[in-house]
Amino acid sequence: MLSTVRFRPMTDRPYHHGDLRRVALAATVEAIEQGGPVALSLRDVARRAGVSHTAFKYHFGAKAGLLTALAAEGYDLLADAVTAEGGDLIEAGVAYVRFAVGHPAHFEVMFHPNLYNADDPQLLAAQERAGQALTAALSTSATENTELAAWSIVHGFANLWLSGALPPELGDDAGNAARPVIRLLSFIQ
Amino acid sequence: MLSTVRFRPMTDRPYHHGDLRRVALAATVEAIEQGGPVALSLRDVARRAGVSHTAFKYHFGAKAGLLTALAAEGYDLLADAVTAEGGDLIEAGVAYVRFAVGHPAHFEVMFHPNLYNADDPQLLAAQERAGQALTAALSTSATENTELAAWSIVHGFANLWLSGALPPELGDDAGNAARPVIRLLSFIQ
DNA sequence: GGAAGCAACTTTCCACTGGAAAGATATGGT
DNA sequence: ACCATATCTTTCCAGTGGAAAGTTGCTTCC
Repeated sequence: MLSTVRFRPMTDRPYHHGDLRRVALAATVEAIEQGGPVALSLRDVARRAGVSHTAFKYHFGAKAGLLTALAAEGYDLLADAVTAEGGDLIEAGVAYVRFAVGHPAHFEVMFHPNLYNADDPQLLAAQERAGQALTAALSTSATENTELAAWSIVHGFANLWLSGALPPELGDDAGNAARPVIRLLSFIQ
Repeated sequence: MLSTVRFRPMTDRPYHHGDLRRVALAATVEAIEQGGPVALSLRDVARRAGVSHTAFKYHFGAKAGLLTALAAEGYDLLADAVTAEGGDLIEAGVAYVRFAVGHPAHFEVMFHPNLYNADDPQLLAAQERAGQALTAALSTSATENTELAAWSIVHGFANLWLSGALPPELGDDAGNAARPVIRLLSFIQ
């Protein structure tokens, strides 16, 4: 009967999205890359994903839950990126910078813990993994201060690059621009 | 006549606040220190300052204008802090870290240009001043890469400290914790 | 010294936001 | 067949930033 035709308000996608969690994270990344976390709107993300703005509640809880998942994903990606460079301190540092510049939304959220639920178990596990990857790359360091210097230098370079504070003469490849700077670490004793 | 008694809706302050610009900036700093720029609400700032939420329009334009003024103030404060250390590279670096940790709201806003009007003349002037102060402190550096390393290390340490990523064993004085790390710069050639 | 004009605020309105609550729909196990 | 649960939507509400118009008080000029 014709009366069995139902009203599909927003789209012709089936009622159950099926992959909302991943799509939501990707849409969030897109939104943050355009306007930063301050301009991030759940309703905007929902429109990008083609669902209602309350659809995320089931998967992530509130907005902070969405960003918690994003941060956790970021720490996992960072751990992978750093680990992939073996034990080479310099290239691990370059990888750190490349990760930050290649995933600015993740990076931005990761280091602003007041945006997410810092005690989430999944997140803590990912942080632990990233921490161990970094520690492994730093295994040749003599003192804790040299470790701090190494972390500070790559983290600072990445942040300055992302904020647009560095001179344009450095080109558009952050990793290559960072390498000679990071290499100075080898002089430190 | 009694009929001359007027209605004073929000407070018994005179109609003209008289010092709203400064009070607004201070209230904004307070609000950002509590919740970060994401949670910043003009209406909250207005309540803290005891005015209506549209009172800032005259002084700052929109929300971005308020943050533009805050960023400009920040660059001025940073220039002062760095200049005060004379030509000492190490202590200038410590001053950079102390500024960031002592004025987290300013620092946070300053390096997120999408929060404010980056082409504002007042802001550009303050940025210029800060840039020259930093360049002066770095005057003894041999190459551009060592300058980048120095800036990255203090900027990175400050950001990591503010995000709570550094181990608590470093104590609660960021400047003193940073000094030995910054001092490693003297080994760089 | 009084009126004109400008500076500094308030009120009101509107479209948008995040979240709570309740309802709708699909899916898989029994 | 049917129920339990997972996944989504609708509806509602208080809070938000900004536009527009109105109010108040200061200052300057004749």
